[in-house]
Amino acid sequence: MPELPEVETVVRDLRPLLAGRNIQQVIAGKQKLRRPWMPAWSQSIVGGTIQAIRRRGKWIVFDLSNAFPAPHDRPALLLHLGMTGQLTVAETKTPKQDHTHLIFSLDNATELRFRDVRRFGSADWFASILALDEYLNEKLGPEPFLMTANEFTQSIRASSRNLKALLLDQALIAGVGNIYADEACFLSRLHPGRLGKSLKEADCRRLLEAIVAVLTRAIEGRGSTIKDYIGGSGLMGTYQGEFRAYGRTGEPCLNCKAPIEMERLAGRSSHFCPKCQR
DNA sequence: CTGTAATCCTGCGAGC
DNA sequence: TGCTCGCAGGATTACA
Repeated sequence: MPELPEVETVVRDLRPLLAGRNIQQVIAGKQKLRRPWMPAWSQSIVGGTIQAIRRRGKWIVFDLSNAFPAPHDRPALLLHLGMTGQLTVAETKTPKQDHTHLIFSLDNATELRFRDVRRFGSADWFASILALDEYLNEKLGPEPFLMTANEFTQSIRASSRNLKALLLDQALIAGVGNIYADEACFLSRLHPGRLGKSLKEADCRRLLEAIVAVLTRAIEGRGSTIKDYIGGSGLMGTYQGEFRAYGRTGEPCLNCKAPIEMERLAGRSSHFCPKCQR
């Protein structure tokens, strides 16, 4: 579900609600999230405070206060929303919805709830924020907004994989998922089946600009809600109303009226205009 | 290095 | 009405 714009929205929503809050209790449901997590770590964070909430790619990081004073390091929580994950803050008395698998009670009669119908999400504890950042940087490519055109061009042109696979590759560029990959290809008029190495330098530049433009607009719209996604304050996204390619199979291209086609690429349904995108 | 498929899950709509 | 099938914003692994 959540790609970069959705995760960014969740993080921005949660920040004012969670920053500085003290964690009083951690309650896990019986069902496990994707990554088996030992309630062992729950005791490590009880009594600590959430110092910062940030995003890296589609991952959410909570910087926690340090129970064992060490000037340069701190523990942290690493969360991923998978396909159907929702992170919201609710008053303790508000009834819990089904599929709520993790609850962090806070010091102001509210609690952070992790709900995830399909349980593809994960929650892991790291004793060291330095180790966590190293882990993420090893696993993920640059943030789209920070990536240089040269860096991007080099990665794309060095590969004989198709564009769809390249854009979905988190190690190449972090945060792009199925929706925004299709939208970026549409905007830059590049067919998602094109091989990376077949792109000209100008194509790559245009593609990166399209990625940044699409992600920026989607963040402004608080992300896209197809079905499950809600932000940290429970609001749905609005960007789904601006899709030009994703989910528009058979509908007229907004540029040329040709019907949008759908094809499976990199194992994911990919939507494109057969006339505009080459 | 590629691509493809299966895996982890639940729910929903399409089609019969 | 009820059933099966395929598909869904992701990530990882195995295998050809």
